[in-house]
Amino acid sequence: MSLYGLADCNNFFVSCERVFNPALEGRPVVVLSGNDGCVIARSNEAKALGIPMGCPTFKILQFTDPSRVVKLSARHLVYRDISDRIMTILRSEAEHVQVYSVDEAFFNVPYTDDDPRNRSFCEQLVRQIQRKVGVPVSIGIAPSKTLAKLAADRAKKDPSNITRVATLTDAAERDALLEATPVGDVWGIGRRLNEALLSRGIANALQLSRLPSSLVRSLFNVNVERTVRELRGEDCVEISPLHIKHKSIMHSRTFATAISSRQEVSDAIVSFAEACATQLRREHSVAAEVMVFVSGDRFREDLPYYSDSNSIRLPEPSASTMTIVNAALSVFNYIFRDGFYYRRAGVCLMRIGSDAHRQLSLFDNGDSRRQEALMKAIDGINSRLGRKAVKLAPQTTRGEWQPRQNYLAGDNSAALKIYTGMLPQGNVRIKKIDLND
DNA sequence: TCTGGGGTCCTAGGACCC
DNA sequence: TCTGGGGTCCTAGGACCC
Repeated sequence: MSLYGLADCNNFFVSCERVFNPALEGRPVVVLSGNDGCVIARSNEAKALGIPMGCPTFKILQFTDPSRVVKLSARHLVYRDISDRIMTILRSEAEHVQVYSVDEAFFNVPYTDDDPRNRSFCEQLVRQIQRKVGVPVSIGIAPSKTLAKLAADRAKKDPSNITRVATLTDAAERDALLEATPVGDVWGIGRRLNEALLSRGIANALQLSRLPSSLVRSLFNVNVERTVRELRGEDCVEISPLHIKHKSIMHSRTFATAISSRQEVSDAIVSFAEACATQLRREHSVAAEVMVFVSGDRFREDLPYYSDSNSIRLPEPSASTMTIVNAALSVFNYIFRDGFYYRRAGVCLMRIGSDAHRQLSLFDNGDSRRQEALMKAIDGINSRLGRKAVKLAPQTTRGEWQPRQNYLAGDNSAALKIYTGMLPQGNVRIKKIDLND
């Protein structure tokens, strides 16, 4: 039987910040969402204080003395860069690495069945990533991805396990862990399914694993059936490869304050549409549909709430910033209503396909090819001189809609240099890091 | 003062066709 | 007088993930 390993970074965003600032070690640290609105990562010390995931920043007061907790605004480009280094190490050591998220990847362990060499292989990986990148990683080994998730979770939470590797191959051991696992903690069982299962008396993962597949299929759907089979050790969940080609691309923000100005919200829409188009071209794709949404502040009862979304089909699939911005603006002007306050907006590209074999419109007059050449030139300049060196006229530089980032870590370019200097030669590609993202 | 920003897949039901 | 049934495609909405 072949087995999966799942490498899962511990408290990933916090661990990344600690790479640059070791003084954060041992302290309660939280990383905050885009608008500094809520907690998206916690150190073990912050978890121990009772700060929950998704906790609104102002509520940290309720859990502890806020001066004790280090708050940091998220720097996603930095985290992605560190993620890339970790994935590069994994790919250099393990077979068939499947990156599942910024801080997780599945891979095949080298030996079949419960060969003890698998464990030492993974322990060596954990040590190597710790040494070269400085981020603690836990690894779970099991015959299915769902079980590997549970194993990694156990490795992470067991303080006596200093190797940070856990295997789940023995049936008795597996059943004991499943019995101790609340059904809602299983990968694929969210809030709604948890409620539905609890109401039928299914409280732990072992009970779920013993339901007949056909019953689960008829009560819920194929995904839940696959989860049940995975819990029994069957390998049947496929994950779609990340960062290859997106089927949709979205850029959206919650604004720092509620905005009523049409011009302000429109500026934000232009900026989102431009970001979508740039990403689309980077993936060598074209989109055929542009969706725009605007919405008020659902937490404010003193303002009338309004939200709407709509989309438009393009006459032909395109990756041109001008085409996409114009389409987004026309949808925006259709859904925007004066007299309301807006707190959030976004642009989503859909019906994405490869630009290699797209359908040209019957009435194509050569404009699209000219636009393509122009876009290429703009992307080239921006990649050399920094993002937004060249931009379309409708974009303003910095508007009220820009989210807050009050807790950005200071300029640690020095720390970055030391960091990049410790990387092994020729092993990891060093990329430029934009600290301001 | 203050509640993120991305993604994927599945299903039910309507539209349409023969 | 007479109002089926099966197949396919599309879409909106809901569920899940990090």
